[in-house]
Amino acid sequence: MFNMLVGENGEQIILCHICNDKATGKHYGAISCDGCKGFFRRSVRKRHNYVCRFDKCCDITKNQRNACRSCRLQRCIMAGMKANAIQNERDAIGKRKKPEPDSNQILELLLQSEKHCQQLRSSVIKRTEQVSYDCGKVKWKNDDQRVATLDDVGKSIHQQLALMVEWAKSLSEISKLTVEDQAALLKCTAAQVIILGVAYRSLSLNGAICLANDRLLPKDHAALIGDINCVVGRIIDELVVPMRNLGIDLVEYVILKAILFFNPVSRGVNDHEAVENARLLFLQALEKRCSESPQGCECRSGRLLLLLPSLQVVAQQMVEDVQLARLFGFANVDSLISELLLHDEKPSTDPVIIQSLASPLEDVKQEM
Amino acid sequence: MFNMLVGENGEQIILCHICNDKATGKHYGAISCDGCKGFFRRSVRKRHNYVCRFDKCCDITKNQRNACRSCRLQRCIMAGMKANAIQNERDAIGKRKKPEPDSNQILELLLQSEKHCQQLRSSVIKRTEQVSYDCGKVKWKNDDQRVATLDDVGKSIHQQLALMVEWAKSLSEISKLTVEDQAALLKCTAAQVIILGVAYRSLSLNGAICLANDRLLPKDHAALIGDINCVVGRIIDELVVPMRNLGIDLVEYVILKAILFFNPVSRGVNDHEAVENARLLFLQALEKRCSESPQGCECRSGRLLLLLPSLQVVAQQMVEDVQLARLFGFANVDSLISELLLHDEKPSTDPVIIQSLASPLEDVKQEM
DNA sequence: TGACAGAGGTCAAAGGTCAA
DNA sequence: ATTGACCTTTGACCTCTGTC
Repeated sequence: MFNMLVGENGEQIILCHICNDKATGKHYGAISCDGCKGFFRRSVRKRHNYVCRFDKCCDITKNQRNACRSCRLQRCIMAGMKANAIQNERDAIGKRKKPEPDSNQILELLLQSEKHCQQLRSSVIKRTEQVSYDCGKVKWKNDDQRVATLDDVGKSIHQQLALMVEWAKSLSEISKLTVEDQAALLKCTAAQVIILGVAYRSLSLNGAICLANDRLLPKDHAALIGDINCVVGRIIDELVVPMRNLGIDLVEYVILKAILFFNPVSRGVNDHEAVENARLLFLQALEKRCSESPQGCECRSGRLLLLLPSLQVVAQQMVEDVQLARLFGFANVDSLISELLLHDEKPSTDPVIIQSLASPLEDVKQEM
Repeated sequence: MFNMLVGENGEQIILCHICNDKATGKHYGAISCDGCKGFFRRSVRKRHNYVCRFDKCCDITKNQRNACRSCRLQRCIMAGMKANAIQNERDAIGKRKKPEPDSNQILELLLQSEKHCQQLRSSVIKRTEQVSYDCGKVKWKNDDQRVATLDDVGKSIHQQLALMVEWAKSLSEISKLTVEDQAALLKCTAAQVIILGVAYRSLSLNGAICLANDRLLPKDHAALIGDINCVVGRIIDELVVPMRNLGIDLVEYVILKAILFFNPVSRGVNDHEAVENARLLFLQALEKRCSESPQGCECRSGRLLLLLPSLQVVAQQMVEDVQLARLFGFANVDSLISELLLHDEKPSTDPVIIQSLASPLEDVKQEM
């Protein structure tokens, strides 16, 4: 019998008593390899009745063992395997390690989505810039053309919401969700997505934020146009400054946006698990990237994630600002803002969100 | 009950209360076999949360006990096994493995602070209730004396605020801050600290939260006592359930609490950097612990941190609830609540917070 | 001080997973 | 659908620790 070999480094290699492959221990009563072990278990469990097509004396070697199941099973029994060593089926084990969904590809797709929306934004700004509107609500002392009016704010929010829907539609992970869940995510995270975008755009500014249409809104002018909750100040103090200190980059920004978007506890979401899985995907990508980053100051991913609590509260405050603005008639709140940002229910009409989720890009461009 | 058999030689054989296999003694509070003993220990240690794939009533016998881990664990608990009988991991027996890095002093101190406050809480409950409770267990009916009244809610908030100040005072990292910054942190994070504590206390409850005085507040009773913002429901849906799914443990809870407390962008904080440094210390501890925890829990630290955005918003909503309750005169809002939670400025009197930060423990006990 | 009960740990041999 | 390399869980058996 040749049930033992000497390996390259002088170690002993035990061979499978059934097929002479390298054995991995004793299984069901016989020294055997993982292949024969699995084969025997499956055969017994499924009560297979194999019939040899030849003479019941097939060679069972590593390379030929799959040629005749009947003879292989016969040899398993001959080698001492016992069917009663097979136990009942057990509970499912925790899902095995993911096949590494290649976080680089995930990032690539996220960046594409981002660039797609950036281009869309640029084209819209160019188109609307030619029209000069002076709705005359508030005039700034420093009549810089780029300082935002209340109307700019409203327009900017509208644009960003429309862009956000486009962005969300372009995420491959979203296709696994029902349209209702997609809408729920959009509604629950719209304000945050907008604010995060504003903060990121404003990284190089000092004491002001940059709206979607590139108008600037200084901290101390915000109160004049209805920012009762000091949202602008809080964006700067609690988001822009920490982000700048961290030196957040575009990739980190888009991952963070995706993570906050796929919030499994968003109201109205039914399939929490699917959302959680998507979030986890991005979380893994974030942690991987941060651990590989050269400027990987310690706990980078954690510090980035810790931007989100502030973001969520500031977003909430912005929603309040908008609600108050509408209440007092300061601002024109359209149906997109009303539905996505303020969560107004309009059972009478076809919801704008569902519509937007289904409509092609060109329609959206017109809308903006 | 068939918990005993007579063996071949006339000796009595004790049976496992979980699966009826031969028992090897009492383990973690229940007569059980070695299999169930090991299963329970592993399940608790690894913070597994199993889901029954059938109807939560699987047979647990010697031959079938491995078919459903959810039901097996359920039976372990039913048979009287207690998770708190599971001790910390010890040094490996013999000389097998485990380098066992130096036990983290930061975590030790945090745990001490927590236990200190737990004891304080217990003593206050005992003093004020003179009834001993078995908090957080399965028993619980609608007409239970333990259902909270509006008064209980107010008392509970007050107690928790007082306890929080004690907790904060006991953190060694806080001594590096000025009293003003300490007060600012307390004010900005009080609501969150309270909510996180409530959520953690309520992990084993279903559809209800457990107040600081061990009164229970069911989700559907909350609206009746002024919970306009559905805070209780949101605590359960957005915090308790995710925390339970994660299998958060005490150490993770206390670190998370410390991280949220040392929020460098809290309004009124002057020395942002000192707060940031403290936060980073705990963030490092969290990431270290999560990375060392048994394999399979990917991105654990990130997932824990992602509880915080929900926490911050829910906390905000609770503050609103309290504000409204005061506005409509539903509830008696004392100066501690008013100053710490609602951020009322009272320039005329000596602020309660500064006072509490400076006063010894005995005074505080009287206060509660 | 020694027997015991109930904590802890070990590791062979069961189980399951999932790309190929 | 089956295979098999690779990973997880189980439980019989053993050590350690505190108590009486």
